[in-house]
Formats: sequence, structure tokens, C-alpha cells
Amino acid sequence: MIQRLPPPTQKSDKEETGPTEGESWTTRLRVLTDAGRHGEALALLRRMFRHPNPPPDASTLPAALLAAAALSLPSAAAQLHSRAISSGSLAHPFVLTALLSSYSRLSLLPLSRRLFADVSPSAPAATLVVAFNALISGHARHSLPSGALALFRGMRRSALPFNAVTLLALLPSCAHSAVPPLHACAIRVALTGEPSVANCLLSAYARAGAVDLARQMFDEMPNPKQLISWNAMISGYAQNGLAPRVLDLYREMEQSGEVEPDPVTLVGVLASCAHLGADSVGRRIERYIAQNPAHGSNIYLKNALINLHARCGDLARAREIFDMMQKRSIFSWTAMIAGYGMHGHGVAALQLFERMRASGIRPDGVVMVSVLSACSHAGMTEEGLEYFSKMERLFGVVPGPEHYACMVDLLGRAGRLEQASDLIKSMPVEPDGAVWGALLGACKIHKNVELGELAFKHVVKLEPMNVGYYVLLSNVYSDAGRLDGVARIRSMMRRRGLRKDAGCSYMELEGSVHLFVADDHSHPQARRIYEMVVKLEALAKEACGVESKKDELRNEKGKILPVTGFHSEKLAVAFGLLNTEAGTEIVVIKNLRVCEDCHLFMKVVSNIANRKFVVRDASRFHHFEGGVCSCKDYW
DNA sequence: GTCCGTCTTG
Repeated sequence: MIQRLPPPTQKSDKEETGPTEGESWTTRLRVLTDAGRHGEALALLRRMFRHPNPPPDASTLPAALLAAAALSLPSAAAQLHSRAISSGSLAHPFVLTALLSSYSRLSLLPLSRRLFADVSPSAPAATLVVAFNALISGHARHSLPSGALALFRGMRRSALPFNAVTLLALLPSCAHSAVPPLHACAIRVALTGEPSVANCLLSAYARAGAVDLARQMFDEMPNPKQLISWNAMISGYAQNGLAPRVLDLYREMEQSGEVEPDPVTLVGVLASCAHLGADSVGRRIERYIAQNPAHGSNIYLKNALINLHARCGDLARAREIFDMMQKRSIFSWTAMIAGYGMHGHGVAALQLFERMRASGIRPDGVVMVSVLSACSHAGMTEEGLEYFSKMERLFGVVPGPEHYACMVDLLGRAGRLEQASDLIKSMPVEPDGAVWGALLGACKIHKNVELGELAFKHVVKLEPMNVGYYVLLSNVYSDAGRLDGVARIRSMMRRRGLRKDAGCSYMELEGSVHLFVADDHSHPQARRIYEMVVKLEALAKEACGVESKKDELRNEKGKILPVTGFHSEKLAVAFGLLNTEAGTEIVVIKNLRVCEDCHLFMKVVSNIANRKFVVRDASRFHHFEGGVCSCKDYW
């Protein structure tokens, strides 16, 4: 039934009118709570209690309790509780479960438990099931997943039939290992056909990292699939860092023509575009959003777009979106600050951070990571140290391992290796792989074998399968001419079945992506590209007399190893020069960090060819122009 | 009329 309601107002108690002719108090109350007008609902309730004619009965209490919980008013809930006792309606299933649920929403879980304990085991099964569901959800809400599961087991011991509501309450917060058994339960009682349950299972598998099982559930869903199912699968891939699969699935969704993407879809896809540096897909989505007025003001989308442009090299566009926002969340500020940091604009990052604080937003741990890493990339060591010391004192953010990793990086880059390792020793929390990894990285820059070995010893214990650290130490050794060390790392990697990640770079040209892998000839223009690299290298050598490094590196059998191969970024830059007009900026995205040799190459070539190269590597952006890089060789 | 949720950004 559709009720005609006056628009929401901030009416005072006295102004709140009673029900109109032919409308009961209870109906009016429910209309108000359904519309989310909980304040008015409670005002009405107060009038009901003052003029109890007809007296409020059991049918009034559930809606009233809902309103009390929504307004975070424990006292109101307690009053309603005593009303229920005095009127003898506590045993009424709807009153009981509404009360259970209200207490748990009000963070008064012990009261819910006590109520639950008083429920008679001989109550009708339907009542018991709903009471169990309410208490299970209360535990799940308070991140007590094992308590929720224990209740579920109790439910089954009592031979009570669980239902979709039970599973929907359990799945979102349950432990990874609990997902398959709950799935089995769902199958046994034929609940997997229920779309909400299937979507929930899909998300639970994805959260547990079992994306292939999630995908299997997705594929088994009947067509046309719900938008929510597409979104769950897309976000599942995105949360697991599987950006290419996100883009594949998004394309499939578009081609199916079943559903239109909504902001939830687009946010997941944009995050993956940002991750990959897939500028053209991202920009296409941006145009799509611009055409949909309903999406235009969505703050999630705006934040995702800021992140996209910052990570694809267009800081100006990111800033434009940021400046035009009417409302900004901490996500907006963080994306923008991190953007400046990645591009080496430390001063701009800090200015923005101060503006954020002035606007009344309290810094959190994530924005502090962006601030510290911005200082690190810009070589603003003293500023970084100052913000780190202010973190806890002024902002109430307790430094975690991720902040220590930033500081070790900051000090390490600046050559203050001893101070960096002292900082690690002083850590009140256990250092993680990133902390030791940052020290190892600093040892690579400053060629410190001894400390590098120490850092490596710790980091392999914590992340034995992370290839990057083996490569780093191997490079430390080879820079120091310690070929025994290089050989040792290589055999260690071989024993553990680890292979060096292939370096790959890509650039977009007229909307299509061109991928380059080191020493790979599969690109249609490979011949021309390799010739171009050789030509450019010769020119570069001529221009600054630089020789490619380390010709003398040999393997265990004494055979000379070709060290300076055709790295992917050189191929990408050569391709860019061959296929774009003079003056066009060439943007390259790379998976690993740029090596010194390629960095030098690109500096020199930017001068020779009079071109601007923008290269995003695994740690930051490099803007090459006129023979210099924006990182000031500090990366 | 009570229990529940699946999808969102740094």
C-alpha cells in the first residue's frame, strides 16, 4: 500500500501528528520506519504512550525497536523491552526477535544472548530458527565469526532447519575454511539455486582467494545473470589483483547485453585499469559515466577516476576532477596525494595533505603511507622524519609495518643505511617482508653487500617465494663484482623453482595496447624496433660516451652472460618513436623497476630525439625530458 | 509485522 506522506522535516515532538482517520498508530509508525524517518517514528511512539487509546500492542513494538536501534538509542530499546515484559508480549516471536536484533545492532550483544537463553526450547521451530538467525547475525556483525558458527552448529544439533537468511548472515564474515562446508550445507538443502545465496557464496569464495571456485559458481548461474552477480565476480577478481581478468569479464558483460554496468561495476573496472595503466579503457568508461547523469555525482566513481588518471600519468586531469568535487572523502585526498607522490611532487603532496587536515579530515594509516612515500620519492628526508614523528602524537595513527617500510625506504635512499637498520631494531611491531625489502633495496642503491645479505636473510624467511628479493641481492652482488654470490642466488632460485619475472612494458597507440617483453620478437614491427634500439644505443654512446655495463659477468662455467639485453622499456620507447609524431608524449607502463642502464638510455634519448617519455615502473613515475628525469636519479 | 545479504574507491 502506498501512503501519501509529507516530505521529511525536522518537526519537534509536539508537532508530530497522530494517525489520520482510518489509519492505525501502528500502520503510521511502520510507514515512517519504512521511509527511514526513525526520529519521527519515535516521536509518534512517545505520543502513543501518552495517549494510549487504543493502547500500543505487540504489533507496534518491532517497528519501534527498529527505529530505536537505527537511532542508536539503547535507552529507548530498554524502555520498549520493559513494555514488552509488562504487556506480556515478550514471548511473541516478532517482538522477541526484533528485540534480539535491536540489542545486537546497539552493540549490546550480551543482552541479546541473555534474551536468547530465555527462549523456551519447546517454542515453535519457526520461532527458534528466526531467533537463531538474529543471534547469528549479531555475532557476525560484531566480528565474532566463530561464535556465529558455533551457534549454527547448535542449530543443527537441535535439528532445526536453517534457511537462506541463516547462510546470508554467516557467509560474509566467516573464515575462509568455513566456506566449502557452508556451501555443502546449502547444496544439501537445495539453497544454491537461491540467487542471493549463490551470490553470497561466490563472494565468499572470492574473498577467500578461491577465484576459480567463484568463477565456477558464476558460470553455473542461469542466464541472464543478475547485475549483482557480475559485480561480485568483477570485484572478486579486482580484490585478488587479477586486473586482466577484470577487463576480460567486463568485456564479456558488455557483449552479453544482459545488463548495464552500474557504479559498483565501474569502480571495480576502473581500479583494474589504474592498476594496469589501461588508459584507453579507463577513458572510455569516463565518457560513459559523463553520459549517465545518474552516475556523474557518485563519489566512488570520482575517486576511482582520480586514481585512474594519476596512475596513468595524467596528473592534471586527476587534479581537475579532484578540484571539481563538491564533497571529498579521505579516499579522494589519498588518491590525489599518492598521485603527486608517485610523480615525485613531494611539495604538492604535502601541501594537499595540510589542506586535507585543515578541512577537518583526520589522517588515517593509508594516507600517511602516501605522505611518507611522497617524501621518500622526492628526497624530502627531513620532512618525512617529521611527519613520521607526528603520526602518533598529533594524528593518533599508530605506525604499522607499512609505515616503517616507508621510513626505511626514505632513510635508505638518502644513504642513511645505519639509521634505517637502527629504526628496524627499534620497531615495537615485528618487521614484515616490506620493511626488510626496503632495506635490501637501499643496499642495492648504495652498494652495501654486508647489510644487503642481512636484509635478504630476513626477507627470504618472510617471503620465500618473492622473486624480486632474490634478483635484488643478486644485483647487489653483481654490482660489487661478487660473482660467487650471483651464482649462489641463482642456484638457490633454481632449487626453489623460482624464475625471474620477465620484464614487460606496454604503451597504447590509437586505443590498442602494444606489449613488449625483454628480448622478445613477437611484435609485428619487431625488426624495425630492434634496429631502432641499436641505432639509439649507438647514438647515446656517442653522445655521452657511456658504455653498457658489466660485459665481464660470467656464469659458473665461465661463459660470458649477455647482461644488457633488449629491455622491454627500450623496445616500447623505440616503438613509440617510430609510430608517433614529433612532440607527442610517449607513455610507457612497466611491470618491474627500470634498471640504471635503461634509465640512462631514456634520459639521453629524450634529449637526442627531443621527446618527452613518461614511464611508470613498479615504484613510481619517471618523466624524461631534455636529458634529465623527474626523479633526479633518485629512485 | 520479526531474522539476512550478495556489489564500491585510497
